[in-house]
Amino acid sequence: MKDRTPVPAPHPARDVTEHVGYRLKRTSAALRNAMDRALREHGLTVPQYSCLELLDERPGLSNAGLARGTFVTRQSANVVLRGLRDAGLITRPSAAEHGRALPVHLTPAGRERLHAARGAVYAIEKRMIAGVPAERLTALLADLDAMAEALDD
Amino acid sequence: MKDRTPVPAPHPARDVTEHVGYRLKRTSAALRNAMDRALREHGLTVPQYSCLELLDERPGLSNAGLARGTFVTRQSANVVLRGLRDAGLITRPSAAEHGRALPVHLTPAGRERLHAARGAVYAIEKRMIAGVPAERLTALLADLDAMAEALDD
DNA sequence: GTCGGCATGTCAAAATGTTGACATGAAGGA
DNA sequence: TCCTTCATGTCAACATTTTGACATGCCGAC
Repeated sequence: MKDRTPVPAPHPARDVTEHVGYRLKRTSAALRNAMDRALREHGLTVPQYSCLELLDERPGLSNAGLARGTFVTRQSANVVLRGLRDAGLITRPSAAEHGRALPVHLTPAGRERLHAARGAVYAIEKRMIAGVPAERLTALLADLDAMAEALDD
Repeated sequence: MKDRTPVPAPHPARDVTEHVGYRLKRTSAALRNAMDRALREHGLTVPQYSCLELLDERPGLSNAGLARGTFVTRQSANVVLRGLRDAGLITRPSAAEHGRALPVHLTPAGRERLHAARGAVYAIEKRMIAGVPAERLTALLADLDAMAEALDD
């Protein structure tokens, strides 16, 4: 006969909206949406902005490294990079010096664009965390990290 | 002359990986990935599972309602529903009784499949929150909610 | 040295998602 | 009553992303 034992919930919840996964998705979607709207005025998409930000911090990063840093596939990152190159915001050598990795660098225009867009994005992030008590912010960051850590291995 | 005032960060951070947006993205990606792998064994995608879960809780929900509940467009939800209907997991009348909304319902097979998949998903969520102290879980949920609330209006 | 493992870049195809547009039905006000 | 407004379902076009595959170049074990 069929097992009718109810599946134990991961934690007490009255409905799906109280599950961690749901909240995570909801918050991510809201952030993504807000960033999309804000970045459109700067002629950037969210993945493009992410790439620029990452490149500003780690110049010379490869396409594969960029992909890992923005949590997409190498192929997706490649498309993003092509867009950025066509817009003159990054440079990428056509041949590698040493290995196969092609180091990507921001152009002055890229840095310019990033700095302009950064203000809008930071404003959103600030608005987002305005509602969480300051003393809980550190814990929140740590918990998000712990959850991600627990999943990918 | 150009404004060289550095953009104030939303909160003290040494690099991008300490920004809330980055952590949110990282955790979401990890969860999405884990769910993808687990649900594949049950012949479901993440959006499909989300729909089933939502329908189990609110039977008779419309396509548009489903779209709102899973944070995608009506068009995307429609594609998901077609897949679920072709798999015999849901029913949807071809004509509306009253308005234009077509109420969607789980079939017995759909309920069956959902219950089977739910175990795998709950296990993932449990593993995910294992690393966060129990007394912080409530606060975490509240903070995620507050952040989403602060963004979409 | 050579071989196998591994990471990288890239191509092609498919799945997934969005934007834009339009028709239909309900509800409410002039 | 008629008309505006709004939500819904759906079509088409497009953009984005992933999956799968393959060639190329390092690197360490043997």
